[in-house]
Amino acid sequence: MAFNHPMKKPEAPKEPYKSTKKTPQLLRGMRDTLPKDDKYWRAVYGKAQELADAYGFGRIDTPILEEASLFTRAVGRQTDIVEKEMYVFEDKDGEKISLRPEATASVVRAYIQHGMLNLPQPVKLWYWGPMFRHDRPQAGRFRQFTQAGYEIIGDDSPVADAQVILVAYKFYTELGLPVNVQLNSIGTAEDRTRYKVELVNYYRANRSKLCDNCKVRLVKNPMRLLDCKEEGCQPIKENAPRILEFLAEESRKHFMSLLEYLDELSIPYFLNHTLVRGLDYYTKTVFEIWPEPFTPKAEPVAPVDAGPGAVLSVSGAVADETPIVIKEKEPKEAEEAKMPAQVALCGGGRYDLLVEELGGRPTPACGVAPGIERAVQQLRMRQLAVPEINKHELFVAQLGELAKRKALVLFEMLRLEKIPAAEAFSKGSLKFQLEAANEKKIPYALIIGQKEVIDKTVIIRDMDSGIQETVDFQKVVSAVKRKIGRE
RNA sequence: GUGGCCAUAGUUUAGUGGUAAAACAGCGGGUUGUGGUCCCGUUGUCGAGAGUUCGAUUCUCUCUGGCCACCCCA
Repeated sequence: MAFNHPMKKPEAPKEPYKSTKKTPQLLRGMRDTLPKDDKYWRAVYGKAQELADAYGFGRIDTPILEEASLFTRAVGRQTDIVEKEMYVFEDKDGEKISLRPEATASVVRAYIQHGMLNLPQPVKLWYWGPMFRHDRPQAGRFRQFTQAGYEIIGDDSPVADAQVILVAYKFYTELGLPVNVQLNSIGTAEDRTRYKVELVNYYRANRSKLCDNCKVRLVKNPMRLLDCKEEGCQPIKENAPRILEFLAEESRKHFMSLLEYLDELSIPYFLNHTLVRGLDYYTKTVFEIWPEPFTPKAEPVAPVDAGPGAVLSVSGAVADETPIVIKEKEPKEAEEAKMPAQVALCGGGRYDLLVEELGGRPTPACGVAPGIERAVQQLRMRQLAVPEINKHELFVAQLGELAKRKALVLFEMLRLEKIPAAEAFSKGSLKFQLEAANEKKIPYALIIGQKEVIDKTVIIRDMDSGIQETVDFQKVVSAVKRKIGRE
């Protein structure tokens, strides 16, 4: 009778495991990256590194801790990042130190300290590492997050801007992510001063129609008026003076030239006059890269060529015909795409004043910083394929103590031949081991039992057909190589 | 930093003012030599603390954490 297997006598019931110790909690906004996610991280890191090598960026690693003043000077004292998000504390010497909220400041600090101005210019550097901001966590926004970055220091030409954008753009598209480039120029400090006067005048005239938030911005940070999302403010925003029209000749030429390079490289971009980046050190070029809206039901997204008319040509006056693209303005099917509101995958631009600000000789520079968690999130959300780690071709199974020893040796032989094999040496039953091999979809299992040890052989089992053959122990590696097409 | 929603086993979720359930995963087994089915067993102080109550996982408050919007940013 099928259901009357003789059972083992049940053991005495164990006391349920119970601990009196508390498990320490994960700090807010911090995350563990588990093995199941590792493939995404490796794919992204691999791409970041590959591009760095290809475009000639040298790797730089700077400390996570820096003098707090580095960031207050570089990023700007009255920015949100410094004002309310920076981790600052005193160390045992009473020195004010900070967990870095970004890395450009550190890279520039290192450029100055190591006299890199004596190297052939420009100096191109890239980095990858954790950053810290004490922000309120949300999906795609953490207190510890990872940024990669590419910086070109010592080149004032728009080619540098173009290359930085190119690298960032390729970073996403070559990972399979459809993205678009949002581009603007905020000119020089003088350009901005002239612009701000005009902007404030314009908004003052419309003051009564503004939301409360904008009224504050009008006084505190006029540039921010441009990224207000309040509906009532939109028409005012639309007609606001645009900074591109206030650029002095030099900034303007720089920007036009950048657009030409991007056209030449066939990088689609959108001019976005509301793009004002939050770090003080930016001059001239600023940009962000956004993901294309994503609908889960949609077919796999084909690489986006940006719709007709989206790509601007440089011929003709830029300022007039800028079809500004505002984020998806059709919330009717609100539930479909659960994409968080904060969308920028990376941000960057030119920072011609920063080296000087940190005590170096005046040196132009530009760079970009992709947020890695957001890239990984996009890959997962869009279910894009990334290379599997541990794609085992063999499973080494053993039965019995003697066989286990031989299996250990066999595993080493395979490893030296760079044949990726899986094992379950801590288990004894064949059943379990074949189950595991099956679970992992491994095509072949190598089985060693008592009998095989004595005969000096190994069984090769084809997991698909169940067909087995017995091979001489010494010949098993070459036999296996033939089977998996390694010969 | 402001506001809103939420918190049950590893995961996804039921459920109740009288101390809890399902599925999947995990582990063990169906007499230690064979998997992709099947069967059995097993795993939980209902996020933490306080209050109300005879009694709270269920009600209230605080905290912690997650998500969302704002702020801002990667």
